[in-house]
Amino acid sequence: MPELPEVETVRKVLEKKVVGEKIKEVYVYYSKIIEEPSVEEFKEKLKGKTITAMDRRGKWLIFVLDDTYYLLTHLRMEGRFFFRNHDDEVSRHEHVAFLFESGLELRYNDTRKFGRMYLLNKDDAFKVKPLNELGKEPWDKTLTEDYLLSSYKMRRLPIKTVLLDQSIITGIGNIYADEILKMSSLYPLTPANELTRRDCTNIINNTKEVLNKALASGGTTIRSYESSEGVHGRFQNQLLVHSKEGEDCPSCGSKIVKIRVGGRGTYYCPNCQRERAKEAKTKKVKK
DNA sequence: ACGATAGCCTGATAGC
DNA sequence: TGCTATCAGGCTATCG
Repeated sequence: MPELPEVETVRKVLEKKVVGEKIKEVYVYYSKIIEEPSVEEFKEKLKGKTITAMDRRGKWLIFVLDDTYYLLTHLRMEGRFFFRNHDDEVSRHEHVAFLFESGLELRYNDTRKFGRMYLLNKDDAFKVKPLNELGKEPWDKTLTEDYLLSSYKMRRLPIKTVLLDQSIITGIGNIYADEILKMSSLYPLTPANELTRRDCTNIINNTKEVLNKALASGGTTIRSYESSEGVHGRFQNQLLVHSKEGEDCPSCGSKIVKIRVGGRGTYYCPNCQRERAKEAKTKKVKK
């Protein structure tokens, strides 16, 4: 369920409900979710801590605990948070539960068990993985054409694949990458190092535009009715190409095509997003 | 460093 | 209906 707009929507819901809550007990039913530290340490360190803020970095949710720890959670493909009563039966897809002093219980639900959590000391949370490996937030003022051009310079991979690289721009996933490429009139297989400055301007502007619009709609919900407690995204109604195979392109009416790029389903309009003619291989002598 | 591929998991759906 | 193959909003490990 999560790209940046969905994670941010979850963050807002959690912020309303858990800030100020003190952790009484932590339950871990599937230990691989806890990446660091050990499950025992994870439970012990969290006990008695109060959540003082909910932050986000890229697709990572950050529970700020007093002045001591950051609890990082990544929803990966299908991670979701729900509130339950402590007495409610634990479903086979609930892997971690946080019981608060108030009696409220927050449960981490993840069908495919791909999600991960880290509990890190607050002071070095941003200096170590995973947060130190993240690129720029889409609205970062230093996300510029020069930055993208230099990031793409050595990359011959398709731009679709490189948009998903979280160490360049963080927060873009498979849905919004397709939308950004459509808005930027870019053929998904175009090698990243062939993009022009103008293309980079378009990517920067369209990334912010589509993410802002998705955010305003509470994100995109496909395949699941509720992506997390109280989260019902509506942006799926405004998608231009993603998951629209065989439908008409809203710009030109051509049939939208689905291909596979870097193993990911990729949708585009063959008319609006043309493959570029190969540039003549003559080296420019000018310097 | 880059790029390709497999792997992690489970469930829904398409196609025979 | 029932089986099998494929696909799914993400990322990491491994190998060349």
